[in-house]
Amino acid sequence: MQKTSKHEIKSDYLLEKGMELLWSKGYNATSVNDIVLAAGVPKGSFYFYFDSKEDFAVKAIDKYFSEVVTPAFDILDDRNTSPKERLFAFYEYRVKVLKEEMDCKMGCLASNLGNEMAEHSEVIRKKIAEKEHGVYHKIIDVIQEAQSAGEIGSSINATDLVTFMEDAGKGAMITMKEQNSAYPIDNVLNMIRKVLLK
Amino acid sequence: MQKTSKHEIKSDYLLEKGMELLWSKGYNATSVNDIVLAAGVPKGSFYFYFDSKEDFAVKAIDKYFSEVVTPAFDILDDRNTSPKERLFAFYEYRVKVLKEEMDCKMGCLASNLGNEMAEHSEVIRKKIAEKEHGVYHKIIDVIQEAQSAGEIGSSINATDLVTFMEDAGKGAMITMKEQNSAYPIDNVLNMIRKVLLK
DNA sequence: GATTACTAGACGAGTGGTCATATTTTTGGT
DNA sequence: ACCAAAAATATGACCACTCGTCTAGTAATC
Repeated sequence: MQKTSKHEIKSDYLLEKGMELLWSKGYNATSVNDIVLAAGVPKGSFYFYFDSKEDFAVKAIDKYFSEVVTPAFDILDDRNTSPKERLFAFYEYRVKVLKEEMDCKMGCLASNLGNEMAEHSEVIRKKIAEKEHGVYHKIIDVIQEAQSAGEIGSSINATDLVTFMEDAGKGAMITMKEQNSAYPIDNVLNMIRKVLLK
Repeated sequence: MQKTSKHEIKSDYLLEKGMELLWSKGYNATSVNDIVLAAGVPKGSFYFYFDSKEDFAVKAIDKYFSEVVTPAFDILDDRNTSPKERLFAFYEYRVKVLKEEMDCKMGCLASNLGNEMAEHSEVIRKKIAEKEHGVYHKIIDVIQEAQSAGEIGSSINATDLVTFMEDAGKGAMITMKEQNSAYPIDNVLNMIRKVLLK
């Protein structure tokens, strides 16, 4: 109804289409033209809705986390199952999603852009770091819960464990692209199950 | 003396300078102009020595592995120390090198380009996959040796173990960029020592 | 009629790549 | 030892194109 609403609907549509492009092609390989073309919006409009391409990317990252990543938090929050079971279900879900994305070729928008842009755009770097920080702590909490309950060993500090598992996941997504295979991510899931969370 | 030699010297110099740029800035953010400028060579010469920018990148990857990665193989080949000790020394060396590269911000050329280009250039993807395959097998051999000697557990298949460790390293390099911190790579080394290779 | 929402199209800079021409180096016949 | 023919290499202007951005204007709303 109000103009702001219409404004948000349109800018959100731009973000939706642009997010997919940034996700699969990366920042430099995605042009503003590609984005407006995909959204069927005149080129001139882009800078009415966004300050710059960089600004667009930051908002796309926000959208990515709130629509793709944080929904999986529900699994971690499910008080009906034990912490360890929640962790397993959480990682299984993420692997499933990952494998569904275009032949395992898209990976994670945040780690893709982080790898490509962290050095070149401080504002993008900070946004990713901030959002990831939230994800890490969400997982750390459940791990600590599982450790307190004696479900998994306490010899390894929960922070180190999460950092390591997330890093392995990020790396696996690169290897998946390089080798055109889903084996790396399955392997990571397997290792998390059999070696890390026990 | 022969023409080929002079030819190689100059193309090698181009590769040396260009490799640094590709390494730190990535493929799309590095222009042919940047490369010839860094090498102090006229633009036209670039296309005398290389077929295309893509061809240049493939050769830069070759150079990267032969000059940066494979030298570390000497550590794995050292028959004076036990396989397990060699593995530790190998990973410690790689972490040391990684931390020396420009404030932990450069990471690994191969995984950087792999992440950025695997989807867009089949020839680059294949070159990286091929070279990494060699690295993996070099490490796998030593792990199997250590397993046979009973130095590390045999419950995990050596291939899975190496893939997992390498993925964790790749991911740590992304996180290092994102968080501007060396903690992730130290953490990976620590995990390899305490959890994986034992 | 004034204010706001939106957009077409152009801008300058930069892209990967080409090419005609110029210079150097090598070659082989004398 | 010399020199001309030939092959290798050097050079930067130039091409067609794309980039992110912005201004000047139209369309919609109050």
